[in-house]
Amino acid sequence: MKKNEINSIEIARIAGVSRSTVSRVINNYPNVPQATRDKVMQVIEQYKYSPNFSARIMSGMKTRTIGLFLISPEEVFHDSLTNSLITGFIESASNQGYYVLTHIIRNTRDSEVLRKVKETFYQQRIDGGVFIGAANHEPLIEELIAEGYVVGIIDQHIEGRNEPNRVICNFGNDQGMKQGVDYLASLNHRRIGFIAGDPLRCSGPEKLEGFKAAMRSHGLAVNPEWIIPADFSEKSGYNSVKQWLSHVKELPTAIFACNDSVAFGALAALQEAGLCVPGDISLMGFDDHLLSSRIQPALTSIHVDFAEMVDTLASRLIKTIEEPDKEFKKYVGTTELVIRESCRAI
Amino acid sequence: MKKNEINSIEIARIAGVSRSTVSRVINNYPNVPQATRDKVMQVIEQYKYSPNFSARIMSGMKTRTIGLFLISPEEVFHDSLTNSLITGFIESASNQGYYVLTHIIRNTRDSEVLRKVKETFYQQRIDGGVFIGAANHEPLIEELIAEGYVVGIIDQHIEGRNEPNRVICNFGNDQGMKQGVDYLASLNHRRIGFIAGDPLRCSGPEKLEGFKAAMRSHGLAVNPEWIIPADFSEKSGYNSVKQWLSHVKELPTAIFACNDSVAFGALAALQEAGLCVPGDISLMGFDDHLLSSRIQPALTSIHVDFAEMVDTLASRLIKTIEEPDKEFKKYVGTTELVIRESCRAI
DNA sequence: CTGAAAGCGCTTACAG
DNA sequence: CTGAAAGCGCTTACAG
Repeated sequence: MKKNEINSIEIARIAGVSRSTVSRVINNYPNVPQATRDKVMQVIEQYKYSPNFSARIMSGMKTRTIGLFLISPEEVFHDSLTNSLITGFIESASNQGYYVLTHIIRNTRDSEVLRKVKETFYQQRIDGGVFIGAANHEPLIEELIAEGYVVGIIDQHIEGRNEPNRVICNFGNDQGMKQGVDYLASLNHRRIGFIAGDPLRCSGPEKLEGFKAAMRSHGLAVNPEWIIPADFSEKSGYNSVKQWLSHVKELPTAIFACNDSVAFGALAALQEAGLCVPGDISLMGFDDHLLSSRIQPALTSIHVDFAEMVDTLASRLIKTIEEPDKEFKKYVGTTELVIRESCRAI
Repeated sequence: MKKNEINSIEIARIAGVSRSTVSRVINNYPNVPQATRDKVMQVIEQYKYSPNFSARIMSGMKTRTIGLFLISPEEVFHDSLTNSLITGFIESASNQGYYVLTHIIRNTRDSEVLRKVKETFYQQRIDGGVFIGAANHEPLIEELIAEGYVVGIIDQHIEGRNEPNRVICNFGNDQGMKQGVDYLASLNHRRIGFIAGDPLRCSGPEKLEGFKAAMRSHGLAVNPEWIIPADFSEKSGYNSVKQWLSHVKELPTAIFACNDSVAFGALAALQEAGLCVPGDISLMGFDDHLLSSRIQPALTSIHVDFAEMVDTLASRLIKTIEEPDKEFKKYVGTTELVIRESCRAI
């Protein structure tokens, strides 16, 4: 039933040349006279011939395909931020003529899965890969980079690892935390809590340190009781704050959440406990999630540009694949305070 | 730098067997004694050997990869519904051990792009493909199906086309429109307008016909002046309603939008014109978009289960790829009325 | 400028 | 149960 029976031998025969010449035409080699080129092209057009993909790869050509690996233990269908990260990346790559091979990794401890991911690189199914949601020191990623593959990573920083095939995209967490704390301080808050993100991810500790530094710069004390451990999910925001409320002795006047999803969860927990935001306690997020302007109260947050980030990531990755150089590339996205309704002056 | 130098010849040599036997072990053929199998497996494990992907395809094996083609003339990064469709599909496929090769098609009239999509099938980069956002009669899709490829399509219905390699997933548009009109009628609305979707897409005319049929069943007249043409985007909802308001003589008491995105746009246009929803006019959507419960007023809508749909689509497509049969498969998702605040009794 | 031939790394009849 | 060999369809030195 399916038939793409025509191959380069047939094309060569019909055009009255050799396969070598057909190949030269296909690949736009310069050493083919225009007349020959035209003759061959015409046959190619006529028979709608296109060279077999696998055969080309077997002879060492590039795949023009990028692997996109999303690490997420949980279902991701309803997480609009992750979704737009994925789609945004595919969109950028598509615009540059690349296909994206996406796979979701549930568990980075499952050696079978790890094996399959590495095979994707080994078998030349992809020219390079991108990881989203990985721990900062994920061994899988470090191995791939050590082996010379081009790897893009969102949210990673490892001191002194500056290989040219390591393409990093982060946001300015220090800057963002400072903008948030500056704003809260300007509203006269001095007792500020922080919901911390996943300590294994780069931005978890980075945001926590940024928070502490920003507090110090205002001469404000960081109360360890008000550092609430969580990860980056809405659910963890809810659970952590709920549990924290059950034992905390004295409340801060404001809480800074490591991201907006966590803030949504925190908001639900606070409201459930009968606390009004921002009446009783101010709440600030980070990311400027799609929903943040829609919820009640609209969430004050730190805006970051995910669309630009994934676009930059795709472009740099492709550039590194096509023209490898010796230069290490690292993108740090800017952050911007967006004032809405969830924080009030006291 | 990159090295996966070991191949089946080496493995065979080290294990003291032939490549044929190595291949038999890899592919789990029954005619290999356990002792031989163990011996070979041990060498494979030891050298972390994995057979070259392209070479396997060249010898006729499956790719375990599905193509996902999203047709969208516009940027899709901020469209959370499309995003979750894509991610949901990838998620389902991943769970079944398949990779998804995604590409975004900006323009189905660009023959260069069309060519590349078809090549993806011809070159056996994928075992089957899925199209989202296609016109009901998209020739590209019909050609691929005619050539025997397994193709999944969201939102298509062509009378009499029941090939077993055509995997269709729709929602019950008739049923949904009826539920919506029934509800509006129960609120005593008799003058109901409709914002129609893209006429080239299957669900565009289907919803319009469903609307008319439902109106008839209540003995209500359909005023042609209140049928507002649009496509399925928020922007078109806004523009169409804005323009419509500028010339419509008399307003209906309720408007049914072909989907929630369009309803969001319509809502903005109505509010801009000083009309209050639902005070002055009731508004009803379709899809139960992630945002519908969050906006002001929360949008009454027809709920459909996209997550289940893409999951079903992935499963059926994979089943059709792996065990082709003679049976035509068509999924029709159920619809359910979700009452919120945007419609009032009159 | 161009062709014959090697090489890429598998799988699978075929023969034993 | 197992191996030698053909075949998949390209690209690219190599030689002319």
